[in-house]
Amino acid sequence: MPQLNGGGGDDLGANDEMISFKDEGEQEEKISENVSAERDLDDVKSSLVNESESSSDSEPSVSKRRGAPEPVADSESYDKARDYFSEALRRQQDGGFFKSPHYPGYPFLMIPDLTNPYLPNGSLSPSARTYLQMKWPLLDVPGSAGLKDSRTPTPGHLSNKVPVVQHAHHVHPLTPLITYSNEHFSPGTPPSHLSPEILDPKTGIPRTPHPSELSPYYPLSPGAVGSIAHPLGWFMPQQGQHMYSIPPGGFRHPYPALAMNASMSSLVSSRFSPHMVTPPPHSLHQTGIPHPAIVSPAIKQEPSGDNISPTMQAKSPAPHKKEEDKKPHIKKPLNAFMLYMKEMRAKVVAECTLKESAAINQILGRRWHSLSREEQAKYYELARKERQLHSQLYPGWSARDNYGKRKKRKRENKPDSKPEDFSIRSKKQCVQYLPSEKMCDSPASSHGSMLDSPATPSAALASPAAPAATHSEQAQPLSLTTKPEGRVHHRFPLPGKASGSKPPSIPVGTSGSQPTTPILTRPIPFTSLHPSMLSSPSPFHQAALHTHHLFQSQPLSLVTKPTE
DNA sequence: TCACCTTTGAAGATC
DNA sequence: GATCTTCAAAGGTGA
Repeated sequence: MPQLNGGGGDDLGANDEMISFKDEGEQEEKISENVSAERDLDDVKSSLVNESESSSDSEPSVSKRRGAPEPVADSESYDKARDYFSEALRRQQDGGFFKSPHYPGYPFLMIPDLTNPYLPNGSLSPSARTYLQMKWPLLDVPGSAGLKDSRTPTPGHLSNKVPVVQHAHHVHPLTPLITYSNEHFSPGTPPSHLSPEILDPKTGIPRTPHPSELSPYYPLSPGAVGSIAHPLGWFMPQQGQHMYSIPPGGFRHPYPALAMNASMSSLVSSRFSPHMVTPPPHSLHQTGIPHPAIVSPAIKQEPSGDNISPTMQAKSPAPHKKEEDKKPHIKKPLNAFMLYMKEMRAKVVAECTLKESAAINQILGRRWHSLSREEQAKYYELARKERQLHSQLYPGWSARDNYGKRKKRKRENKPDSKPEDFSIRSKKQCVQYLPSEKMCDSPASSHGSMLDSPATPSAALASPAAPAATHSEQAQPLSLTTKPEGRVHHRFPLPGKASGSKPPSIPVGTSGSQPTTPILTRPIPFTSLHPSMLSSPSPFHQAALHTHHLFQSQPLSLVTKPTE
């Protein structure tokens, strides 16, 4: 069982070149030998700081990078790093099974099979195992001592060396800053064994009848072939040397995996608030390297093509306020649900005919609740690491900094609005997502993802042994309701909230906390209910329903919009 | 063009 | 301390 609790795995970068997070003492003990990592971090930071300071002009920095023969910047690194880690963790927790998309030349992120250290060609991939062990102790990579292949160096030997595959067509120096978008993972030509013939006409995402076997993490855009970043890749020094050597038994073609992104190291220097410096063009970091968490609104609107040169940007006289608006801001780290959404969105989109994010999000919200505690725990853990990384990268950052980054919503008069006051919302009326959701009912259900089978967090989290909500629980109401007024948060007290400000390192069972007053009071006609919702609830669920007085009176609220 | 929608969670703000 | 507010992603929609 992976270590998900007790701060395990907080030392994401426990090795010579990586950074060790200082908190979470338990894990810290495990890697106490990596104290040097922190020193390295300081060195890296200071060097990066110097680099940043010395290159107030972004242009030289970019030029420097251009000329550098070493791994170049990868604007997608942050996403990939996170996704890689997420997937690795997920796979590990799923039992280590991993269908490696062994497909020569196919731009897939290769995550080593944690239970099978052998590559498809029969050779061991020690670096993969060691890498995972070293980088993510919490992964609890099995059998470290029992490596089948003597070639496999011990972690101490292998240390932190991770193969790097650099691709010529990496990232254009002017690649605009990306966000956490998954778009960068649009697959190219999916391998046949992973992708059936069905491709989403728009996104190209393979529509597989077994989505659970095809993680949205894997596909990479052709431009990102093999450029998988280490989760802490941005901590890596970028001093002209390869971050990681390629061990003899390491990844090799066609395993482009784990390309370490040296460029991300420069992101360390983005700890300096972008407000303190004039953002380089395209939201590139001072070092010229973009960070997904730093977003320039202007760039976001012009994500491609017409890249503005620094000079052009300098020439463009914009009002001071506008300039400030265009200043990139450091985005909030994604929470567990957001991470889940990012992972599952493509899957849901592929399964369904839905494209509207609002509907997708509703489905995802239901799925989220249907996840077992363990499954959710993975995302909570990831989110926690996200926050850790974020705090490491941007020590001075505060969520407050982003207040007002979004345009003011129209709910400013909310204080006067009552829960039943729907008038302040809703441009659209009575948007019914249920019919659409029906379309994706089968596929997901078929692979056991309990699609459309909501369960309250309390149910899902109450007991670790409690299985994920099943279809028998689908009548369980969710918070997918018409939010009558503003945001009714934390209807189901979650560990995070229950424990105050402390983030839920792991979701704690909320067996004692029952959902509060149902939000949705307007029943949905049975005809509009999802068929699965009409199924008899399990005894457990019935009890829950009874307890909450929700049955029928509060169905899923995929009818989201109140009619006025 | 851009806010809105929709979800959950985190965190800051407010009372 | 409890509650409220904002933002994070995403992409269609409508003003």
